[in-house]
Amino acid sequence: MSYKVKEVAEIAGVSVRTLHHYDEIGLLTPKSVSRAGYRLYTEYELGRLQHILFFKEIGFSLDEIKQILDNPDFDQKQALLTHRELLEQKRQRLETMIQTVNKTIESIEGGTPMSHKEKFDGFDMSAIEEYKNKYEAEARAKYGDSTMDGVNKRTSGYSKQDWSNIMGENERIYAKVIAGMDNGPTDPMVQEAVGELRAWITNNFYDCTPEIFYGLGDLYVMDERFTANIDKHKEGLAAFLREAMHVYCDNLK
Amino acid sequence: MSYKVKEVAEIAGVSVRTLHHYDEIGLLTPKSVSRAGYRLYTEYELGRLQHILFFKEIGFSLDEIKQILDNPDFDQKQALLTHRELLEQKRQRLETMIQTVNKTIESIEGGTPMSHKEKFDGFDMSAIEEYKNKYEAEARAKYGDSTMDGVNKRTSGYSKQDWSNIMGENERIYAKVIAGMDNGPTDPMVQEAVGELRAWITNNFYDCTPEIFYGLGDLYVMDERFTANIDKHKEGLAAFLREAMHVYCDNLK
DNA sequence: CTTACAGCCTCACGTAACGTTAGAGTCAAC
DNA sequence: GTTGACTCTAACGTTACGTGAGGCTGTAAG
Repeated sequence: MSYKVKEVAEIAGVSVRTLHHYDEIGLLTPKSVSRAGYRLYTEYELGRLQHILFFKEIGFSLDEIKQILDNPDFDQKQALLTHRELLEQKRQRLETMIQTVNKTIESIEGGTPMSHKEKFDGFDMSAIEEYKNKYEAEARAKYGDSTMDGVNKRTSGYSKQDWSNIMGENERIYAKVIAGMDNGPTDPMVQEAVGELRAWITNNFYDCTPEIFYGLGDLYVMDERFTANIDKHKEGLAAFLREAMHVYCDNLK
Repeated sequence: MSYKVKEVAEIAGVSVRTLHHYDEIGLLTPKSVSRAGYRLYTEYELGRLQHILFFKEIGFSLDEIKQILDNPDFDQKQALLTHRELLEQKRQRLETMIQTVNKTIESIEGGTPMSHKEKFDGFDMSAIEEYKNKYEAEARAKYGDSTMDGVNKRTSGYSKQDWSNIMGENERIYAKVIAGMDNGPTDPMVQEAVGELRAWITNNFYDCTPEIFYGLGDLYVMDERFTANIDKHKEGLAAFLREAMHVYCDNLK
């Protein structure tokens, strides 16, 4: 009893092309070939095909399946254990993806407006938040009401798209500063980057006057939460930024 | 200010080839090209690249990303919803695969095949049942009819395979909580797991609002049948879960 | 000015597992 | 003998780049 491609295909629920492919790569060769060149399979090949499909279903590649089926000595259990870990990792990633998608949907719906922390890996948004919460009153007293005016209003209106842009820009500026760290805080490129940082704040959050900017530099070092956030980019960046920002402000006078 | 390929690549953490590729397919074209043919990017392109990477991370194809980014009118929410379903399906398949691998490993070991029914026998099913029977009326009165709507309908349609998957997932979540028990209920991993627990309920049974979830936490401790079932996994887990669930809900406000 | 050397460019093939024509031969029935 | 179902090989298409090959550009050093 022999079967032709289509019969095998229907029995096993795969396409004819798949059988051709398995033949090509030597994974499942027909028992014989008719004079006309037709592939002829027997029950044995059907059995092997079952095995192939099983391993495929649990995620092995055709190459791996070949290894497993062609080597009776192959350590199937070890392969399965290794493979399970891979699958677990994939699932973890999938779940993270699902969570992120959920959050994004929520933020679009405006239900839970996706906290800043979530928005961009807790980074600089939290810095701004801290600044707002902790020093708002002080700043207001010191520099006038205008300082924090509208920050909330402005930031709350930003879309996810906006945040992504803003944070990308911030990352870029930090990268630029880091690139010049070895040259010290007075380095022209560093100073340029610091200028961009101030412009970035002014453009996106509040009017960052030289006085405020100077104070913000201090804050980066004095408030450990700021320091931690900033130093995530590079060890010592916070302290370095403080110096550079002071130099920058002094040069403005 | 313009950037050449390598600069952009380093800032964004992608390969130069990737940028070439994005250019080829029209996903991210440089702002301009120098006389020598060098690609020159600006901040705008960096921002767009951020967007691209975000969508890529949550599993969209480059083609889909192009659609999304090039059509401001594009229904992002719908795209995300559709996409989430895809992800859910993938996850389901992965879980089935993992279960199958596990069974295969067990059968190789020749040990007791230990059916999943055995493993999870009467566990969370009973919890859900209890919840349903005992608090249905109360919940209905408190949170509106919608709360328990369709639970019966949904659960009755689940196959044995479905239950196995669902319960496997529940086990995983509990294991995650237990892993962080020593760090207290506010531990990030615990909180993450609790979030997954809520998502798990919402996905498989009913829309688990924060209010319901909060109440469910209490239930775990107040109803001895729940407590017994949960503490089977680990002594004191029920009480710990209650705390963690309350913390979780409080943080949502 | 020449030499290096890093960085840029454009092809263009390779990857995984088939899907999909396209052109052509084969087999059983009518 | 003709139709219609089935078979074959060949080869390009798909996804998101990786990986050279071969060659031009820009700049610092000798």
